[in-house]
Parts: sequence; structure tokens; C-alpha cells
Amino acid sequence: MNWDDMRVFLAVARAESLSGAAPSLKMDPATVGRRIARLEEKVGAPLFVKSPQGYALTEQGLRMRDHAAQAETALNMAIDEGQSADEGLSGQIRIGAPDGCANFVLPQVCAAIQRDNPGLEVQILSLPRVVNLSKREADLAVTVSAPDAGRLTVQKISDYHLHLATAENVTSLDRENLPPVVGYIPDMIFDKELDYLGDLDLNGVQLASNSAAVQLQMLRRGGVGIVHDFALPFAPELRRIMVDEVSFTRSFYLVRHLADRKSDRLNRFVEALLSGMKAEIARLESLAT
Amino acid sequence: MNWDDMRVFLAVARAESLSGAAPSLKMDPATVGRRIARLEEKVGAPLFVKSPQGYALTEQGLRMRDHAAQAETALNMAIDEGQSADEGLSGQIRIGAPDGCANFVLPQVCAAIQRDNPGLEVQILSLPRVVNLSKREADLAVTVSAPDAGRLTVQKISDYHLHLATAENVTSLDRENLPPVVGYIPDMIFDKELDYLGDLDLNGVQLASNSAAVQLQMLRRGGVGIVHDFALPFAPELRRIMVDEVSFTRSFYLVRHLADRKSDRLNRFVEALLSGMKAEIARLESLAT
DNA sequence: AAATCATTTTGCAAAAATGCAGGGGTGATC
DNA sequence: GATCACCCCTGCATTTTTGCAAAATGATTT
Repeated sequence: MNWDDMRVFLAVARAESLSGAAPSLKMDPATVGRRIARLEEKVGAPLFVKSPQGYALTEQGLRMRDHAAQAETALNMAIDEGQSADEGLSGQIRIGAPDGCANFVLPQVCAAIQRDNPGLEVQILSLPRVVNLSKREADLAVTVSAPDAGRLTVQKISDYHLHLATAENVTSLDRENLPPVVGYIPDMIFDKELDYLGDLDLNGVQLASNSAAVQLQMLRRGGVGIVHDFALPFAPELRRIMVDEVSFTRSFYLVRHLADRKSDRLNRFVEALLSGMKAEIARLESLAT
Repeated sequence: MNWDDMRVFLAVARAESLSGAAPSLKMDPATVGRRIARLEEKVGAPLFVKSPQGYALTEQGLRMRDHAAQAETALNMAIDEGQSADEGLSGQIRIGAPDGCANFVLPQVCAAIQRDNPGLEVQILSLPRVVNLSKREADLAVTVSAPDAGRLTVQKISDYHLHLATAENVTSLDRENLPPVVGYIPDMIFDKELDYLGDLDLNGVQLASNSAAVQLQMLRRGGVGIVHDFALPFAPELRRIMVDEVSFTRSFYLVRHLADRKSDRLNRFVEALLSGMKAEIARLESLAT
């Protein structure tokens, strides 16, 4: 038996299609299909039900998946132990994060970590939803609320603050003379912690995006909306208004697999990430005007 | 990374040489060496210290081995779950056993199991020493004493009996007129349970072998020695003597990896093996004369 | 009902991995 | 002290695997 076939099995089981699994495996879909066929030949049972809609696990395949995932963590630990000898971190680490964090905080922090570890490859996955760690979309996830389900570990990173801001010449929310309101697309808010405007008594959102960064770009051209303090230094034309009356405090949490707790490599990275993010958020917020 | 490289790593770590690992991997030693080189390239650290005496694990390689072994059991479980759908057992199962058991008990029992499970491949490993399960020389081991160390599970199979037997015309051990004594090679007795003749007051062993089966062949040509009751039906010219005065009772134990306890496939095989061996030993001993 | 879409599957050439044979070195044995 | 056995490394022909492009499949939409 070829152990590597189990690696592609796991990828296909997660992607639920050959073509979906192919890019993450850096293989051609045809090859992926042939490897699955070989594995099925080996176990003598169909692992997937094939259709033009993709590959769906059979009952046997389902039972197989858990063990394969277990093998995956064991193998990751193995290579981890192997390379923990040299000083610098290396390999690839992917962080999933909401786009506010991904745009304004992570780039600087990750660049600094990467500079200290030339062998390291850091990938920032900016997602308009919560990252699905159990499908291994990423090694680490930054979230705005602590998940409870799943075999995950959560640790708080840092508080951050949000305020009303605008580039226009207003100082209060006058219902008669209200600039366009910029905010999230209401039915696409993926976490209740992001529903800032629900508390405020506003009638509708005139300019909306699912991305905090896009919202910031909108605000620079006019309107009023809730902005992360740590984003303000990137938009010098914006001023905060009603700072005392309208103020939100939220927190970032760092989520990762339970099994990864024993990974020295990831632990070292997380340590650097945590202190880096705390410092960077504090620095940016102190610059907010 | 190629998961399969970890499989060859594990084999080399166990065999402590490329050429030793090659046959069990069904690969050429050259290929094995290249795969290890590729893996070392990947982790960026030497996993073995190479010498003309073989491959010895480095510190990093040692740490890696445990995780790799963990992955191995997970992967075995995975294929196990995959194929547990169809009714018959399949794949390869290797049993290590002392040669008495391997010669006179296991063949019939395993043949019966194999007949009921056409997809199954059973290998009987007859060894003049205790099988090294932790090196995965075999999936199952039959032993004459219960090991305590290691992550193993032990269950008793059955008692069996041994008596003096001979093909010659004697009925007692007359020191004056003693036929040649057949027994184990004294300094090669690998388990104290096999030192039957130590209790008897005999001066030396004239015909010796490390194999009970060879001893039996010797006895058929003359001499006197301790014989398994279950082996007697295979040597009709032998008669037991002094049955009441000289009699030994020993037990066979079935040993396997702790992690394999969860393997449905192996559980089913063990169940069949256990009942088969009990019945066969009882049947053969009832035939002993 | 036809067309479109995203998927899997198949055919073929290129690339990679493998096995084999020969070379070189080290420790053990006679 | 020389021979022997064992082991690892390298070059080359062969086999296997892979990637690409095209064809087939089956559901969804126009």
C-alpha cells in the first residue's frame, strides 16, 4: 500500500470533488482520480460515490476519514519533530482571518515574523466567513467570537475598538441631514459580533460591503460608518465622531486544532503572532484620531 | 510532502539499514536510499547517520519515529475500516510462533481459516526466538510466556502438555542403558519455559536442535526426549514413557499490539484463531499415545 | 427541449521513479 | 595481513506515474 494515496483520499474527502482537491494537492484532477481508483482497488470497496456533482463519501469512506485525519496529525508531528532541530521556523503556515484583521493587522505582523524566519512561508487567507479549520482550510484562524464546538483550542489575542468615522464635515448623527451609511451587507453578517449598526437606530445601510476594507474605501469617498480604530491610520482623511457616545469593544481570538497544541513549530509561531498582533493593534489604535 | 516516504522511513528505522528494509518494502535498496534522501531534504535535517554498517537514527529521527509509528497504526485502521464492509477477511496477516506451534498446530488451523476467507493471506513465521512485535515482524505472536513490557496485549490461548517419548524399546530412564537424549541446544534456549531437561537429572544432551520439529525427526530415528503431546500424532513410531512421572504443562499466549485491539479485522481473525487452536490442540492431544 | 455548466473520465506524450549492475569503502575472519 | 562479506552510492535502461487536452456524463437553466 502507498501511504500517499491516503493523503489524496483525505483531500478529496474534504473537498468532496476531484477538481476541488487537485489544487490543494498541487496535482492534476486526473491524477487525483487515478490515485483514488488505486486506493479503492486496494481496499476492495468503493470509497466514494462518483457523479458529475463530485465525489461523496460512502459509509466505508466515512469511517476511513477519521483514521486518515489521525494519521495526518501524526505525520505532521513527525516532520515537525524532524525539523525542530534548526533554529528558524520553516515550511508553510496559513492563517485564516476576517478581512479587517487580514488587511490592517496581519500583514505587518506576518512580515516581521517572516523576516526573522527566512525559511518560513506565511499565507494570509482573508475570508468573508468563519474559516473551516476542520477542513484544514488553514492552520490557524483569527475569529471575533470564540467557537465552542469541535476539537479546537481558543485563546484570546487582544481587545480592539470601533467608532463612528467619516470624511465629511459632520459631528453628530442628525437624522435630517444624514450622510449615506456605510456598513456590512445585513444578510451576510456571518457573526453577530459584527452587527454594530443593529444597536444604533438607523434606517438602512446605503453603502454596504461584506468586507471591512472595502467599507473603508467607501468611507474615504463620503458617508459615515463604523470603523476599526486600527484601520484609521490607513485612511488619514477619516475622523472619528461621537467617540464617547458610540463605541464598541470586541476581541480577536486565535483558534487552532487541539492536536496542534503539541506542535513545537506552531507553538513558536503562535507565540510570535500573539505578541506581534497585540503590539500592532495597540500601536495602530494609539495613532487613531 | 509525500506520505509514502514516511513509510520507508519507518521501515529503515526498524531495520537499521537500507538493504534490510528493502525486502520488507519490496523495493530496491537504491530506491529506499533515494526516498530517505528526499525526506531528509524535505525536513532539512539528517534523520540517519550513514555508515557502511547501516543507517542509525539521529536524535531528530528518533523523535520522528514514534509519530511515524502512530501514523502507521492510524493508516492501518483506516484501510481496515475501508474493507470491513465485505464479509470475508482479506489482506495479509503474519503470525510469529515458536516452531512447535508453527509446525504442528498452526498449519491446520490457518488453512481452515483461509478456506473460509479466500481473500486472506496468512503467513506463519516460525522463529527460533521470541518474535519482535514492536518491529512489526508480525501482526500476531504466539509465545510460551506472557511478556510484560511494551505496549502489548496478551491473552492465554490454551494449555498444552509435554512428555518423554521414544521410538526405542525402553520404558524407563535407566542411567546405565540410556539412549541418546534429544533436546534443545542448551545455550540457545530463548525462554526458560522451554528448559524441560533442566529439571531432570540427565548428563548432557547428545542430539540437540533449536527446533522442536527437528528434534521430533531425530527422535523418530532413535533416542529419547521431551515431546509436545500435540506433535505425537505426526510421529506414529513414538510412544510416551513414564507418563505419570515426567509430565510438563505449559501454555500458549497470543500477543499483539495494543493499538490493534480496535481493529475489527484483526479481532475477527484472532477469534477464529483462538477457537481453532484450542480445538486443534485438544484434538491432537487426545490422539497422543 | 436544447444549451450550458461543472464535473469526471480517457488517450497520449513527457517526466519522474524505479530496478539493475557495477564501483568503492569498512569491519570481521582466517 | 589478505580475503571476505556486507553495506552504501552512482549511472543507465525500463517501467510507472503524471500532466495536459479532449471527450463523455448528468444536472440545471433558458
